[in-house]
Amino acid sequence: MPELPEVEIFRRYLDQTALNQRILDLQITHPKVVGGQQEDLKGLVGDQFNSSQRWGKNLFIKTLSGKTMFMHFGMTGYLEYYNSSVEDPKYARVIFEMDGGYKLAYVSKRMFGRLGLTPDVESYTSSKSLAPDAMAISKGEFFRNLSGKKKNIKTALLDQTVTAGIGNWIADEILYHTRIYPTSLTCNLSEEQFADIYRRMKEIMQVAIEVDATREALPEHYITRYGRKTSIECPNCHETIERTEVGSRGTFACQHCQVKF
DNA sequence: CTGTTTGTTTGCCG
DNA sequence: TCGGCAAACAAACA
Repeated sequence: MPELPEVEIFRRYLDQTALNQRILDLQITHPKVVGGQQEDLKGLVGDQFNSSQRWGKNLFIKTLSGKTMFMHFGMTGYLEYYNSSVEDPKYARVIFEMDGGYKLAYVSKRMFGRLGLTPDVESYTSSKSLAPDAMAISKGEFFRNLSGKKKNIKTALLDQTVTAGIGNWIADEILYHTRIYPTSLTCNLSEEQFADIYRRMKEIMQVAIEVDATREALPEHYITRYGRKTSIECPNCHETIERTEVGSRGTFACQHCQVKF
């Protein structure tokens, strides 16, 4: 479930497992997930991962020889590091065989994600017009990117050119805590509301990372904790929250606690 | 068989 | 240029 917190957990996982080991071999079991040239990726054999960095939902891995690999996880991607004697994960699409008897697999069931080489982080993020990461963006830039937008606030928060890293669950969570109904037009919101959104965004990301991005471990007053059922109970007023659709995305928002502006 | 899914891109229409 | 919308990508699940 790769929104910003999940990808941050993947990054830390990589740092604790697959760094600083020679890449002995690289297996591409499904070429579609490779962005750019297959051959370029194959060139990582003999190289090693030295450091990682995250920007929104994207993970960048730098190698000893100076290459940069990007990973995006789509809706169902994750990393798995395991002993080579164990069977490969079912949906492993790219498998790095590491010196030391372990493998690192890029696993992606639905294959919406991509990985590949990029000249550098900057050229990748600018080609996608990615705004600064949600954990790092300044208040000023966040306000500027939102201000004057005529689209609804949920769609604006999901827009990676406003800030990078917010996904469907976190957008719902931010708006739930700020008591703003998701269909509110962005241009109808006040500076105070922008400030509230900014503060909650960082807080929710931080909390999600602290619980290892495990949904069930979120605080009880977080609606994301209750998954994507057709209806859930509002932790605040206990009324039923029905699933609706906003900007073609499944949305949970409380009609009583959240106000449309 | 139908409808749903944590994401992104593309193309169409107004 | 902006915004809304649907489709496409692919596969599992209820």
